[in-house]
Amino acid sequence: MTAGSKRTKKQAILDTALQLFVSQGFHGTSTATIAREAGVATGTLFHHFPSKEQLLEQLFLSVKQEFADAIQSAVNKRGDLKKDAEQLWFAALSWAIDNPLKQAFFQLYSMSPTVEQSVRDQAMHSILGFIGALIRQGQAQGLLADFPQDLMQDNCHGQYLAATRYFADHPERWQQEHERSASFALFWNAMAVR
Amino acid sequence: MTAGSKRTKKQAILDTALQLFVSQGFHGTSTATIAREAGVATGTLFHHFPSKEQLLEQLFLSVKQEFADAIQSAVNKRGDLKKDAEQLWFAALSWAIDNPLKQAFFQLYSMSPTVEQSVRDQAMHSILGFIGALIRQGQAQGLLADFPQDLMQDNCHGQYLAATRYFADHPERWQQEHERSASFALFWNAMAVR
DNA sequence: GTCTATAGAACGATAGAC
DNA sequence: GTCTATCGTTCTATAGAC
Repeated sequence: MTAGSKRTKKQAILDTALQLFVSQGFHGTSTATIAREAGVATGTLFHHFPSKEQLLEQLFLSVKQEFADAIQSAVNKRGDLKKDAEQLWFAALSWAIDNPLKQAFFQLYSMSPTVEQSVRDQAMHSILGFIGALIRQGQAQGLLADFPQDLMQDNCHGQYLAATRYFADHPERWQQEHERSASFALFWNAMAVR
Repeated sequence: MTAGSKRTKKQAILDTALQLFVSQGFHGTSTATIAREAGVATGTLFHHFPSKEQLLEQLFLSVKQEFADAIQSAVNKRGDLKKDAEQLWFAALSWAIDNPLKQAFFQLYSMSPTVEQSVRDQAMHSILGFIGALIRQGQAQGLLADFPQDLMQDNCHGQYLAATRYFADHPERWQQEHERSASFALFWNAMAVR
């Protein structure tokens, strides 16, 4: 076993819960099933996670954090906003392509009342505050249209979810340069000044 | 009681199921609770719907059909594509504003595995075929960018979901002309030729 | 930390009276 | 069509041995 690849029982529970919550939904998945599929006893599951709700919560926050780390480390701001936006767009899309289960988890739980509003807000702000700053910068430079801040941010999120669903449904198209560049063009043109 | 306002028990079950499936999720809502809140017995629920799954299915298709009827009747194609798109955009947004519960239901179940893929496809094609035709028309006229058809369609859907979420979260902004026109500008500019 | 065994409640669906 | 009553199952969570 290589260094860092040790899968603890706790991690096995999180991995299995991710898969089952995506395919069957939260209430549609029993803790007994998660434990069985993960190869642990129900008592072990409740040793690591005090309740089923807290298992979902920890899973949600860890996946969001993983996403935020992945895209922020991929971008080195150099002043050219369009280039930065392009790097960010492709880093975010690449992460989604490489982590289809986690992307599906976002689609299902990012706006579901099953996850507490406060938990979703916490995850959103720690990630999208960073996006909001980029948009304000673009407006100050006269590159981006002067639309309401929140509307532009929500629109970014919506276009991202649509693009990831598109490339997840048609993986071969992700290999084509004109498909990738078209997805960025839709994203950028929506906000760019004419 | 005015004409047409007669709420049958079957309709009461559908209305209550819509509300509870949105607030608690499908598996998080028991048939016993739906029946109690609707003011009927559990036996009555299973008289009208052979199973809980089929209740969800009938609800899903009826809400989608209602949406399709609402936006198609609001648009009278006159050859000016941008005007047609604008009418369609605001008809779709208005419907979402006026039916927040049904809009939330879409957000949660339009891409959830809880609803059978075949049922979701059936709903999608009977509605979005119509949108696809409009996009092809715009490309033929040189008004819309020549990006892949499916990508543009998915992008439309994503921007629509983002906009409805935005105005649902901030209802007062829907009253402001500059907010409404900004939402359409983001939508149109994404696809328009430069 | 991990297991087995089980408590106690809630579940989907059915039967049969009216 | 609608009701009450209930069957057999499955659920989350805990207790206690190792």
